[in-house]
Amino acid sequence: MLRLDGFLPYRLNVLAKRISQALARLYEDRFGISIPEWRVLATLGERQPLSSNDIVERTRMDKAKVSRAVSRLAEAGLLDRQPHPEDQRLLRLSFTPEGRALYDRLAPQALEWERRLLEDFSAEDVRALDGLIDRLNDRLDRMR
Amino acid sequence: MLRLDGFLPYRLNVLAKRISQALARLYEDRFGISIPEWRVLATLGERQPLSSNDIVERTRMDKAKVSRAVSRLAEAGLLDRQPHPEDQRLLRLSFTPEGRALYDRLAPQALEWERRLLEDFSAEDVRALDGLIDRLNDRLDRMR
DNA sequence: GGCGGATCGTTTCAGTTGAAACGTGTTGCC
DNA sequence: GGCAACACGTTTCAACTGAAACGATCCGCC
Repeated sequence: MLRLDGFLPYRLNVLAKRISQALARLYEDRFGISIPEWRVLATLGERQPLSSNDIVERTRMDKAKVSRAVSRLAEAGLLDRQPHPEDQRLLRLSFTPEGRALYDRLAPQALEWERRLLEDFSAEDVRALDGLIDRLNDRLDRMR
Repeated sequence: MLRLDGFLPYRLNVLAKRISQALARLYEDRFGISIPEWRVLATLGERQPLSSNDIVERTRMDKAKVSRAVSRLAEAGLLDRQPHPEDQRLLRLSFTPEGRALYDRLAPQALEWERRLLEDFSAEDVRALDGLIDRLNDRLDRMR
């Protein structure tokens, strides 16, 4: 018989939502940044410049969502949104100095939050968790 | 430096969303049931009757969400929504025969889907995953 | 018994979501 | 070069979400 609180899809969903909400308080309260905006910033923090479509591919976000997040960030003066010189369909997204400064303050706090979340976990536990997540993603890729 | 695709909150969120969406196809395409509605049915499948508030507590769903899911299920003739005889504020929610029949067909398919998702995983892997999820939830309880 | 505060479920409202349509720009092919 | 197909990012639209307000009911206390 099915027990919802032993059902993996339900359990993962509840856990992921709890973690997202707890972490979102960090972005939103201290920095006025939503989760989609944070994802855009974090992606640009790894590599710059990128097009909106690059961000769609890297974050698994919908392109409408990325478009809106980029617009808000650009309006807030955190992102520079230039047309790409060789392909006018593409944007060249990069940090403004303010955006870079905000990212440089936010990213360490996000990592510190993750570290606190995992502070009871051994390195091996974390490896095991990462491996299980990867395997579940692989399984989903193959499930149809 | 922060890499989004190594960041646990992001990874868990993407995974949970992928799993939910894949599974939701089962409920929606074959049964016309949304995820919140499925959660209500699954909760009643464990125990009957329940009040809306019981379902809120067991599923971690918002009470507005439960209210709407219950309304749709009642309109669809799947749920019986009686006032509680001793406390008029409460509902006594239970399956109609149609609701019970639908649940009895849906629940095994959900469990079968979960089994397929996990078919490459040893019993030990599954235990490890469940334990890690529990520990993360415990940690969240204690994080403020 | 009656009044203030709590509880339950519904509704309202503003914000978010993603599928689809759209406008603009580019590429491949004749 | 010109045209059809495709790619990119934005906008539209209907559905969904959850916080807050709400009405109804119940409980504790005098």
